[in-house]
Amino acid sequence: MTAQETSETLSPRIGASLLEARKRAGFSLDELARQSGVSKSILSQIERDRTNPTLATVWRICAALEHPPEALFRAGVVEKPAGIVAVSANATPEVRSEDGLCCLRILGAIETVESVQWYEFAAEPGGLLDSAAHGAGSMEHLTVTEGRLTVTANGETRTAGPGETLRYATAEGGHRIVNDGETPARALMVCTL
Amino acid sequence: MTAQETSETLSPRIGASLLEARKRAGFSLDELARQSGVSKSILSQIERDRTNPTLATVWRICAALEHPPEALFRAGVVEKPAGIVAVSANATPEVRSEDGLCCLRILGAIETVESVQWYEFAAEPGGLLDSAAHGAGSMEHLTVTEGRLTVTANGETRTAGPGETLRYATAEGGHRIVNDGETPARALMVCTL
DNA sequence: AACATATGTTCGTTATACGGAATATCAGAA
DNA sequence: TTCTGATATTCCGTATAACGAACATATGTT
Repeated sequence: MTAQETSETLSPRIGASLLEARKRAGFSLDELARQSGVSKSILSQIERDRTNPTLATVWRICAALEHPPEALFRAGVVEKPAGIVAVSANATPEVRSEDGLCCLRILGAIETVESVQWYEFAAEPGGLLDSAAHGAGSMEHLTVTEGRLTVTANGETRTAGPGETLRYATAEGGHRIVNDGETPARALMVCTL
Repeated sequence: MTAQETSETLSPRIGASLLEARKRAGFSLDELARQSGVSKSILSQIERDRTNPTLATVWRICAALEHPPEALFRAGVVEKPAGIVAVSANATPEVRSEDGLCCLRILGAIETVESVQWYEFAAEPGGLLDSAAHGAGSMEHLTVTEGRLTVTANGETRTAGPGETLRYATAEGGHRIVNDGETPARALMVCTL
């Protein structure tokens, strides 16, 4: 399989739209190469769909052009079901923190993954969940149902007990949730964009 | 410059979100490798941000997961309020059903009331909550945490126990939640759109 | 225990994306 | 024409993304 076939059939054709974006920005290949840190030889090949760029490369080009990367993708046909859809307990996917002490059960439906997502959060004593920054404008809402949890976000640290809710932006920098109590803690976590 | 540095500083960290998308889709690495045509060794490395994937690779993974690729590109261009907002337990508003046996604690923030709203739902045995239809396209997601609850919506009736989730459209006609068990029931309710 | 099954990780090799330099290609001006 | 100067493309060595297979790590079964 050649590079041409690959880039034309199995991935989006972003060459034309990148070329257009570059023209719109008034950049030459040399100029864009300087601004983005991507060599102009690669830029030339990408614009003609002769290579299959890495994410990092596309990322840097878009950053230099101030061109939103998501504009390179055209997709999204979603259908919605009728009736009632049931998801059993053991069909609910789980994610664990690195230390293995925290567990996130993913409750949100896949259709809403872009706008809102929610989880049941459980942390053993000492458990720590470190999360990277989410998208621009995203917020996290944590309602503690059991035990105590301490959240650090945006340079601030607060602790909450049962019934209390913490809300914090997650766009800038990572955030951290710790169970520094003596008992297991549980919470509901809702992430909105 | 190492691969790690590249993927962590010069491109979006997509590993975690791809891992989560895969878990949500219920795929193992093997399964996703078959569906997407991407080798599982690469899948493993991508999810741990140990490599810098090409667009074609990301594209095929997203296609197999039915995960919108633009959801991976969420880099901050917008500013957001900082800090953490705490809401105490007794500052959380509650609503009761007509029969007085069901209680809805409103956990969602005011700002998101248009797009998504969420509640902690509690029902004594025999409790019944009747709701009118919501807006077009709206869905309700009910995850039972304790006891058993029976939902009637869209002409269908289903019962769920702890850990189970029921999803149903609420645009057409009213819907009803009943605790027809012998013990109190609790659930998380999320209403979207 | 030993075994089986399913999952995720590491290893060795090949294909290729990348950067830099050389090479077109095309203006306008003397 | 011959010179620039600015543009885009091709060549080539190197770094690395990708693949397949071997390995590791659970988790359950007899």
